[in-house]
Amino acid sequence: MLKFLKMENPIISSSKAFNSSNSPPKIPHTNYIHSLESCQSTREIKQLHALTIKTRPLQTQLICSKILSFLNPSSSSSPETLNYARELINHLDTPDLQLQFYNSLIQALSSSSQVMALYKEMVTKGIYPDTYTIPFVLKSCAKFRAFEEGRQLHAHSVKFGLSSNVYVLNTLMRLYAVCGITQYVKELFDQSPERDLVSWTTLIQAFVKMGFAKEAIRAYFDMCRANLQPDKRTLVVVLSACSRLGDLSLGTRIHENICDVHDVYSDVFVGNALVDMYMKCGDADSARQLFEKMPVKNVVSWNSMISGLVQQGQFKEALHVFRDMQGIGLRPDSVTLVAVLNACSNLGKLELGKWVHAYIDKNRIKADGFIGNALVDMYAKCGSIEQAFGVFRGMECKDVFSYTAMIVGFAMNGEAERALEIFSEMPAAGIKPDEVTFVGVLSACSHAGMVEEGRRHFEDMSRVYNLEPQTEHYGCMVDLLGRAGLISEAEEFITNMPIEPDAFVWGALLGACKIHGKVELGETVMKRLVAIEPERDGAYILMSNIYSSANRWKDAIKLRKAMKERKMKKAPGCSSIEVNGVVHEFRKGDKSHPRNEELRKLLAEMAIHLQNHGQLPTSNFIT
DNA sequence: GGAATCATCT
Repeated sequence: MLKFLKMENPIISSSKAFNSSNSPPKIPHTNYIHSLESCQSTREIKQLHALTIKTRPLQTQLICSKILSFLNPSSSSSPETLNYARELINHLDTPDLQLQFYNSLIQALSSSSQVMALYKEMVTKGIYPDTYTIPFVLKSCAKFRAFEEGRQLHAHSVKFGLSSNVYVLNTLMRLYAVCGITQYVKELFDQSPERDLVSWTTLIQAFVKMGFAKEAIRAYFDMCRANLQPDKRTLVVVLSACSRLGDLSLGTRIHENICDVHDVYSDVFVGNALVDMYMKCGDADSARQLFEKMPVKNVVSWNSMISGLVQQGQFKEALHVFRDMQGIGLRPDSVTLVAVLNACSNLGKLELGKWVHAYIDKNRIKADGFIGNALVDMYAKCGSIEQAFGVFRGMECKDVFSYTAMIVGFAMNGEAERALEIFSEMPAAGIKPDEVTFVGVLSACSHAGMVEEGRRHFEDMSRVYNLEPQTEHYGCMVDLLGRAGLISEAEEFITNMPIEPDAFVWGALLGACKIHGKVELGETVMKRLVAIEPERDGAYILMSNIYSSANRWKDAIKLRKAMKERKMKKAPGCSSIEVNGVVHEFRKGDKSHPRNEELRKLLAEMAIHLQNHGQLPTSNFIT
């Protein structure tokens, strides 16, 4: 109070005089306005309000607009301010004014969770929503995915005759879109008496979100046919549909359309969506050209480049872009770091991975799902399985990705028992395994020769977890049986498959033929494989190895010749290894590396070791 | 009232 009295405020200064004399002060209107404007807090407004309440007719409307400036939607406003605002409503003269103030309050708080309570209070008082109220409240429902409350608002909008308003419809569509109920979005859209660009964009976005990229594209062209010009936001969602489809010609076509619209082209959102589209459609060069020409770039632009390159398998290039990003002093965010960790996993760059880990700790970046899981994966793939396990154990919130990364990590590092132990912890943690988890579990069993255990888990997939085994899982089972020497059982297994066996399944059987020297069966399987994947060399190589193992050199040579005639080249075996923080990458036949011979020996030893543990095929290593 | 980037796989 004392602090407050020190402030220069004409009315409050005069209040001293008022307190000491018997006559109320006369306050000119301009002074009043000035005083109100200079109020810095709810408390000051309340005092001003108290002082003026007896001397002037209520200035509630003015006070109302002032109090709104203290309601900050981004931070939670003080309960004092909000409660005062709610009290003020009772002093407003007409229901119309009351509704207006409720609308302003709701709009100011639209990103907080208090909105629904305010709305209910308003309706309870007999003040009914209009075409502004419903969209504001719905926006808050969408933010909190409050489906049930959204349904109630939907019902209210019908009850109060607001449901044909395009704003109301669009925000309703948006609510159902974020809740993932595309059916409702579509129904609302179809029933709309009026549709604008936002309606179309919301519909397209809903399709994209639920993975119906083709429907999204169809809707986009329908929109164009309805003579509506897309704007930035529409283009961004349409481009993301192209990304999902991986359809380069479609994406390019839409890009060409954008070129017609000038101001859209320089938009950073559109630019980022284009970079992402070219990357996901496999055209890294166009993505890079676009990226370099972008007049404005933000962290998302860089992330799109880096993670795009990672998805393309261009890990080194991804790390170069990351270095450039650091060069211009742009701070990486968690998306950047996930992509960088992913590149580290694939290149075996343990040192950089550790650096990222330290960076995360130092900058107190929340080790949320993505980051934690990427760290587990990075350590596991770089062979630091105990570090991976440490991160995993330290994670507060583990999801199915965390468990799967750890299971696959243990399996890869030859620790089948520990992989299965982690798997057995999942039910207690309330995490349901998914299809990929079972790939990890089955491959752990396969590499450890745990036939019965593997069989049991395979059966549990559908029996306990209601997951339909896919070709990957059949492939794992064939691998499991084949490695254990149960070749005819593996064959029978394939015969009884309810789905069409693919290259992985046949490949697993061919691998078993190699281990157990089954030449004739190998020949049959190879034909199957070649029929499925004529352009791939894997089957030929495996088969020629089978011939060589059986000392049938002539056949082996014949096969290699056939490969040459078909202009097939053996994909160069590529491997990388980190020694003293330096990553050495090798290709078969590469003599350029100064320390090649030394490392070649090391790799050969590793290859033998890993092969003995059944973990890696020879073709991954230089022999 | 509507927009972009990130994770587990034989």
